[in-house]
Amino acid sequence: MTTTQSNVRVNSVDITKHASTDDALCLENQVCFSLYSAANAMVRAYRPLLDKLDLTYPQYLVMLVLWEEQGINVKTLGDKLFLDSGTLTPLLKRLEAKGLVTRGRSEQDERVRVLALTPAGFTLKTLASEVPHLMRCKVGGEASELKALKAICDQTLKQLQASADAPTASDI
Amino acid sequence: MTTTQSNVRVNSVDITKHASTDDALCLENQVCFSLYSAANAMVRAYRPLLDKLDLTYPQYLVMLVLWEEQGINVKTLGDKLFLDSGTLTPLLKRLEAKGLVTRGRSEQDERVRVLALTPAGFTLKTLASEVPHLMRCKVGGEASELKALKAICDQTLKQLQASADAPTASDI
DNA sequence: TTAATTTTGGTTGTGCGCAATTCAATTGTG
DNA sequence: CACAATTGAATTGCGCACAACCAAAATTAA
Repeated sequence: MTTTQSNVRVNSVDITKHASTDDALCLENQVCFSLYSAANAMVRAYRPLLDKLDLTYPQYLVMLVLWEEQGINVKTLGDKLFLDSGTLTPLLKRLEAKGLVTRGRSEQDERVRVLALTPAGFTLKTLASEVPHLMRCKVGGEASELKALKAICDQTLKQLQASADAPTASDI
Repeated sequence: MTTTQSNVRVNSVDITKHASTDDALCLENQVCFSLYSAANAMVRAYRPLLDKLDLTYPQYLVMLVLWEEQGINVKTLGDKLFLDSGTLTPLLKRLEAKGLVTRGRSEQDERVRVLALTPAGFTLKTLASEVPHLMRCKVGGEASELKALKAICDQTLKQLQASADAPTASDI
């Protein structure tokens, strides 16, 4: 079932179960708005926790990656976080200015920035260790619900990336 | 079940099913990161559709509200969209500059801005009417899944707003 | 009625997010 | 080797998000 061409089936569903224009343009019916608002609220909720680490949420994400694996470059980091160099370069400079990260150069390829933690950056992991639990309390809900949320978000991201590469008829 | 003090139960779950610090700080395990990435991808996917209307996604959200109901003020709009005046004021000025929206003043209360559509703003609704369907195709997935996604996002937003008002022990 | 408080919106400053562009380093090809 | 194409990162410019702060108007209290 789920292996058939999804878009075609979706189209047919939208045609058979056709909602009026007013219904479709109604804010209350918009999944994307719920996703957008929940994501904003999530970043907002992280703020007081991350203020104690002097990190923003995107900076925290970069630190999560570097606590797992050092010596990676900006491209790899961007692939993991789904962010590009226009976002990461200034962010990494800020982390460097705070003394948490070093931005070296690869010897094999002079273009490549090699990212690593300073001792202070590594130490910050201890302070960060309580953040997930505190955030978990704020979010609430059943573990199974959150697992389902993660699964649908991951699936949606994947699908959106796929439809970004193979665009609409107007491009042909 | 769902009416009991949620945080307490969540705490106990976190204690009994305790994950290691490394597991908790692992990017792969972070629901919030999935939510954040999916929301970013969603805004990105809207962009080519909304470019045809010369709107950004937040601007589109404001237009959705105004297509439903005119004559509202900035506060009410912000309550509906979960955005504050720092975000909305410049955004509304841009919509005004595009000739889509008027920012009048209430006669009863000189502070309140009364937002309304220009004829061009109202007409844009016709052009926007195909956006939901096109976006629905990009997102893919079963209708039931998206309904579930919306429900969990709405619930999460509500919970995060609640825990923002009644903060942690460190504030006492 | 004055004084204190609340409400509404605006301003400023910081940090993303991303499209578009640029640039230098590397790789591929004849 | 020359030279075109590719790649990794940086830069520029715009539009959010939001905290912090401010001013004016309205409401309430004294």
